[in-house]
Amino acid sequence: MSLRIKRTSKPAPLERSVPVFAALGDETRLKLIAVLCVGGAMSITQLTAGTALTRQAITKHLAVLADAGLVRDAKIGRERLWEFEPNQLDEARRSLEMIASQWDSALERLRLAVETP
Amino acid sequence: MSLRIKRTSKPAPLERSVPVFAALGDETRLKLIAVLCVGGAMSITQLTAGTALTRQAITKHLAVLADAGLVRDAKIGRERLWEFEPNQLDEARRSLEMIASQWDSALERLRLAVETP
DNA sequence: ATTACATGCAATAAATGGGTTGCATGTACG
DNA sequence: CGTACATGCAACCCATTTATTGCATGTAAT
Repeated sequence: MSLRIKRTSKPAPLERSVPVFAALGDETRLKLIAVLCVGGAMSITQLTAGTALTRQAITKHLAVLADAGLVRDAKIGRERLWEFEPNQLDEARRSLEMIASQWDSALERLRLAVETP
Repeated sequence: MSLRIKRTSKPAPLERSVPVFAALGDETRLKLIAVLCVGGAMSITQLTAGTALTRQAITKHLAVLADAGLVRDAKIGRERLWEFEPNQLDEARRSLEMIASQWDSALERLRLAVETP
């Protein structure tokens, strides 16, 4: 039996990354992601401490990030810990690389068309 | 004289990518970027043709993309041609890679801390 | 049990975003 | 010149987002 690479995996449509980009397109949320990335799991009050916003504002931002699949939460005792979830961010990264590579090949086609009359 | 890699280049603060992500966080705009990427420079009416929206709606979306530095425009005769501008998108890509790598190293530190008592 | 802390829920209020319509302007072409 | 086409500008509408305040609930700790 030969080694099988999964051939059925689709290129993941660009649209799927829209909510991820929208979630990252806010300074507060991007900072939250960065903080969670280096600091591991943190509670809401901990995350609020670093900002000029209210706890509830941060809670809503975390909800947006969670809807985009960028963070996960788990209740521990009386507090709720949030942690970064890398899957969706990786997919967004692939989306950007997809666009960039299409651009590069378009440039290449143009260059060839110009150089060879 | 030794070969000098530019040491003074700053890591490009994460914030700078916020407007870029915000611009990409909309289905219409992400499609516009994709279209401009493969199709080269296009006029507003051309870009509008592929959508269910008004010309003015597309104009506004293009303005958002331009503010984020993702597209450039040039007036040619009576029409205005828009083309993709890869610089900001590349920077956004680097931002995501920065975050991902920080996450990876954080995981690595955690793994080491657990395995070595 | 009581006090302190962490969070959830709901009702706002203000601002932003996405979209439309109507009209004006500028350029090309017969 | 006059008509057709590409675009610009401004006012407006509606839905969503962002952030706040006030109060309720649940869990810890003394």
